[in-house]
Amino acid sequence: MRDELKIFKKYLKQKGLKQTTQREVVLKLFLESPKHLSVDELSRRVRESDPGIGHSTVYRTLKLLAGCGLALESQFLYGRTCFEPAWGVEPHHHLICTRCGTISEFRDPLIGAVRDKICKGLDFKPEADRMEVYGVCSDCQGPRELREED
Amino acid sequence: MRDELKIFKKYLKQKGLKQTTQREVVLKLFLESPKHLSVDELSRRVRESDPGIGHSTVYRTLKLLAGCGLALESQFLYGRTCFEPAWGVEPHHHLICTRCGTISEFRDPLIGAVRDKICKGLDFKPEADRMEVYGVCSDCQGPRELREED
DNA sequence: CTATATGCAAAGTCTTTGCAACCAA
DNA sequence: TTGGTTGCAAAGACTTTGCATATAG
Repeated sequence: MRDELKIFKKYLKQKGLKQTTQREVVLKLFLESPKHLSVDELSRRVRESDPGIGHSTVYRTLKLLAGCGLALESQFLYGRTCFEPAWGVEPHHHLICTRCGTISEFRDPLIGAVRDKICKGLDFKPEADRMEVYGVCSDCQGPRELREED
Repeated sequence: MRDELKIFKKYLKQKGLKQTTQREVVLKLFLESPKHLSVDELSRRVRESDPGIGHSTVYRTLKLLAGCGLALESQFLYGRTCFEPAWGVEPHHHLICTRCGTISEFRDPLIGAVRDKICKGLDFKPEADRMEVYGVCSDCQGPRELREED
């Protein structure tokens, strides 16, 4: 059994909640799907796999997954909200292409270092952070040779 | 006349749009209000100043202000969206207290440096970025002497 | 005059909630 | 049994849009 399923089951038991088929299906699809799916897109996939599962169950299950650290909610600009797997995933940040919508990731230890320095200086206790860069990805910029420099 | 009003008027003329009392009122209140106000809060203030101005006019005007660079839209986690003045304001990032909701700002040149380095490496053309740190502000942590260390 | 702007209400989004039926434990 | 769960539909919160009227240029 996957670690994530174990964690989820343990979390449910610990909270006195019940383990249901729907919850397992949502977790499975969540883990199998590409990252950065919108709730709607995930919900559509869940329905394809098991047409009986309602929209609200997907939402409710995602909240539970976020509650036990298996999912992380991201709200990007331009109205997109998505949940992404968070277990065993190192902290990272996002690059969002404003042309094609592709979301990619990057990591850099300096970001965390700056955050800690700032927080220390301002006596702010950090719990979470996010950084996003919006712009045009390599593909959408077209072939390098044809680009106008700006 | 404030620079912002000049810029706005110039923008409107250039786009073939009209200069109206409502637009001026919204701009004025937007500039006079504390930063990081939600659209609803701003709309309420606009109504107080001029009860006839509709909600949609506020929304439409804010979009215009964002279009000419006078306002910047920020969507924070936990459902808060706000516009903040952007003209003559240096790029900065936000600290959001998850207890009291206070939003403060910080600046650090390293953030931009990391962004540029990452983007260069990935051939991504950056247009905008944001960084937010969520946590507990100094006030909400209580008196320093009484805090449990963790 | 004429094209844009306005206010209202209605319609969209996206997400949450109330509820009767259901089902793990 | 019994208390959490589900799907549905309805309700919410927030934002945009359609339209008849008003108005800047």
